[in-house]
Amino acid sequence: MVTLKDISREIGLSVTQVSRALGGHADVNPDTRDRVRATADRLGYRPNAIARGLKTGRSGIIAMVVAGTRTPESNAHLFEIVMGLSAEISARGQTFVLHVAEPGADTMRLHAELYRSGSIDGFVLIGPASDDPRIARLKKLGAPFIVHGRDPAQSHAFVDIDNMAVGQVMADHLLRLGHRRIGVLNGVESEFFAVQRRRGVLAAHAAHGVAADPALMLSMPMIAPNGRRATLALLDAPQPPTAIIAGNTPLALGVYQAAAARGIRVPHDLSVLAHDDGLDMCPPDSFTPALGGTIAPLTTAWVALADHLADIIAAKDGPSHSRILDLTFRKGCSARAISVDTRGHAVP
Amino acid sequence: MVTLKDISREIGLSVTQVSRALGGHADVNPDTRDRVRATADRLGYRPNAIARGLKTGRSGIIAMVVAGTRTPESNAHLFEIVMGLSAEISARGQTFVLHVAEPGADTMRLHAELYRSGSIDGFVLIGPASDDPRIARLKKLGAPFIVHGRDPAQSHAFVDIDNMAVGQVMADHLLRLGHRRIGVLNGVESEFFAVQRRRGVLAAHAAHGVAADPALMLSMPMIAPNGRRATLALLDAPQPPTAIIAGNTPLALGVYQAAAARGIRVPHDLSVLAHDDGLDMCPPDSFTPALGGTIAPLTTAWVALADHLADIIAAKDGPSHSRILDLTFRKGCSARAISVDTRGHAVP
DNA sequence: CTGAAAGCGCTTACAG
DNA sequence: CTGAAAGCGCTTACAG
Repeated sequence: MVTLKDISREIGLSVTQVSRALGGHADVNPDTRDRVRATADRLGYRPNAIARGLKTGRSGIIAMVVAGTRTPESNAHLFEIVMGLSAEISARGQTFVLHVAEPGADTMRLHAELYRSGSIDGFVLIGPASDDPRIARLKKLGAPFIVHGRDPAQSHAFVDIDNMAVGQVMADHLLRLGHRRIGVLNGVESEFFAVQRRRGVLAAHAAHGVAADPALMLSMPMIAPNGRRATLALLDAPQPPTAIIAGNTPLALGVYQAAAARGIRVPHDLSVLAHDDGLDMCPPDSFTPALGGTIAPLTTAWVALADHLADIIAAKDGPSHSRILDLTFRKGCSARAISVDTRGHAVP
Repeated sequence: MVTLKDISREIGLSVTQVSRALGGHADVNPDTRDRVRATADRLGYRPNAIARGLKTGRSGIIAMVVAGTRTPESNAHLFEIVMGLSAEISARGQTFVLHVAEPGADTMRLHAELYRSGSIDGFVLIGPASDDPRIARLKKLGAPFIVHGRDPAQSHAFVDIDNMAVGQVMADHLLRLGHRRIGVLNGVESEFFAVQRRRGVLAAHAAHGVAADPALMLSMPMIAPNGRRATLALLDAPQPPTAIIAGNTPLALGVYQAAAARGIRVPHDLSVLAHDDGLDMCPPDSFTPALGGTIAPLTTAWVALADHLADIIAAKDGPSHSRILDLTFRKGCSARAISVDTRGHAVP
């Protein structure tokens, strides 16, 4: 390995001066600087990250701990998160550590041990639970961290989208089109984002002076078969909805499948909107008719996570280290205006 | 952060002795040892990985560099490899770094820079090409590394399966059952494993004194639609095969689909075998009839990779740092014995 | 503009 | 069985 000492010896300057020249400090003769840099390049010098880390107290390492599972189940979302985050962190010259814990391991403890070993500058947490113990632990440790998503029960830095707006925007769009019975296929409501979306839907109803029917609001893991099953149940009920809001595009796929199975046309007989995070396997424009709804590409989250975490590590203070990502709405061709009678039933 | 100095001060021993006590060296008074350890636990001491790394020249970090893609395509295989490897490396107290390169980045150079920065003990390479430049570069650097798979053009440590045996075993099984026209849906033959499998199939034919028909041996990316398309082509040809060997289970799924589309029964009219790596989305027993073929669970590869790489880093010498993983055969219910006439056509 | 010195936290010969 | 000292490679006050 080439060290500062090697360069120092090679051109007869002190290690101090070589370090400063390479560091780009102002108080170095420009000629010296260029000479040092040229020599460093020629020798293939790279600063020793470990030595630098020991001196500066920063390793440049960001870690993410994920719980391991014994059964290899392909979690496409987790994969994209890992790849996206790694790419973003690698691109800024930092190092991304993925620590897959053994099944049943105590991830709180793991975070603490990793941090105490002094080699981790900060953590990224994903999928926070309510009252997530990992968050409490990291706060107690004083470790820099940022959460993708939010734990409403604790105050912490996060990057998230406005999930209440997700529900509100889609419901509002449908209510404006005249729909009065709107089905909602929501995520599992033990998760905060799903709770917020439901609140958004209810708020939109309230704003329009429309009573929301709780029987139309269902909660489930967001995969296509569940969307299909739930939609069939809604359609077969005595008072079916005229529109459905799906929590993600796979759920919407299930909605389309169920409609097809019942000979119900989208959007003529049933309007459909869905939230799209840009990562799910079914992109909205692969739907026929093209699926409308809210859009918040998860890929923008990596940049925000890396940025804010860097600020937190550098202990920069600002108004907040959290960030709510933008939300856009895409009309698509999957929702249409209808007329309804006083009971909310469609009038041809 | 709690350091040796803190413990030293706390119990009035030298830092030297504290270090030795915690390191479990023999020449420390057992009482002292216990006292030091108790204090370390009480204070929540964790050795500083960076300081230790600087001293020992080992960081405990294993890195994997993967090429980034701009389009987030879910690569379930890569995901399992990353998760499996990370879990295995994390479990042994080492650190797994995933470096996702920017699209178009020079991964050779990246490996070199990471290694020269002194913070990486070794690398895991996956998906080696023929004459892979990354391998040449790492060899030139003298960096410890191990390859999952093989580059036959260079000598290096690797963990792989015997792909020639994969082809040989399945072809031999079918030949013994009386098949004389065996279709092969192989992977892309620019990859070494696919070349080896073809060789194995040919070797089995030679051993049985049967001429292999090159027209029956097809090469393609191993996904179900390709398997379906290739099988339809084989079945619709003037002299269709009586058996098909598929490179993986998705290809076999395509074979089953094509057979169903043509009203051809498995195994009555068509025998099918496939190689199963235990990770593909279609497990053999989810097939009807249950799919037979060779099995080599990829999950055993992580342990081997981590083991051998650790040996290489420790510069232990042994007969070889490479490993060929076990292969088993599972009969399933997808292949049956047939009688054939002299031209290789099935006789009822 | 340049250099000698200290120190980050650890490990490990070396001397007692 | 124990301790003082050196050193891993770097950065950074401090003094010239």
